[in-house]
Amino acid sequence: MSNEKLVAKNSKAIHPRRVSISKMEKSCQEVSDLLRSLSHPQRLMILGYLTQGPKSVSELGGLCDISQSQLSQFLGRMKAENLLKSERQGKYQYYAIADQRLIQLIAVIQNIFCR
Amino acid sequence: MSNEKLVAKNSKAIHPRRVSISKMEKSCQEVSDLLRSLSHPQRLMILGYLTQGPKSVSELGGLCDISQSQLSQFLGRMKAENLLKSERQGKYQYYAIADQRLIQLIAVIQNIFCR
DNA sequence: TTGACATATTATTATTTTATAATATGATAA
DNA sequence: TTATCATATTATAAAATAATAATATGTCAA
Repeated sequence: MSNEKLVAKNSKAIHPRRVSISKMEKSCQEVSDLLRSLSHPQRLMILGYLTQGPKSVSELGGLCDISQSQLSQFLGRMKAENLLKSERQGKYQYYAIADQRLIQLIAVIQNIFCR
Repeated sequence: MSNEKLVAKNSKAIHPRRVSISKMEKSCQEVSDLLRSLSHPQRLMILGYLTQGPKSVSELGGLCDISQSQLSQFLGRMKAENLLKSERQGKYQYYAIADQRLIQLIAVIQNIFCR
């Protein structure tokens, strides 16, 4: 059960050091809330698309197989959770990832699980 | 907040290498299921503790503030999802992380979000 | 064996999430 | 202005999850 091999094998860029459990205890509620936002296949895809840059709701609608209503609800929810920010430009509402850490996290998830 | 500003701010800052969206489309259900298991503060903590090595149910019970029943249910659930494996030793049932990728992921989460 | 401890299971209720439909608002172009 | 497109909101029903209590099972030591 040692993870030395893992640490050696995976770039230090990805996980430079180990964090104490007490730090985790303090933030586990916040972190688990964030992870819950990623725990739906379409929301995960939306965030994946948004790591490539801001997109309007209709662009996202073209990319994701999801109803207009649910897409808007998901975007609104993730904005309320401060994962996303949005800006209207004319008819279109552009959404973008608001928290850089989320971009990091999604990139790591892709690298670990989407091979 | 203009579109261009968002783009400049978000893209290509961090990620070491990028995975194609089509890979993500294929695995998003599996990945989001996994992330759902991490989307509860006590389950996240349980996994955090288990990254440090196998632990018996009662050891985990001493570490987490959670009822016996719920702890057992959470462990059973994560075992059914193949995140955990278990082995009985006498009176004690030892649980351990079954998927090395999960250890990686939790380490990354700690490094990004538990500072 | 019995009793005590460790863990699992079942049942149940409350809460949250998901999905869908219907309707509303806001912007633009004709 | 009105029609149309883009997006948001509301309502609601179904499904999943969380939390708790009660009970069952399995192991060991006396």
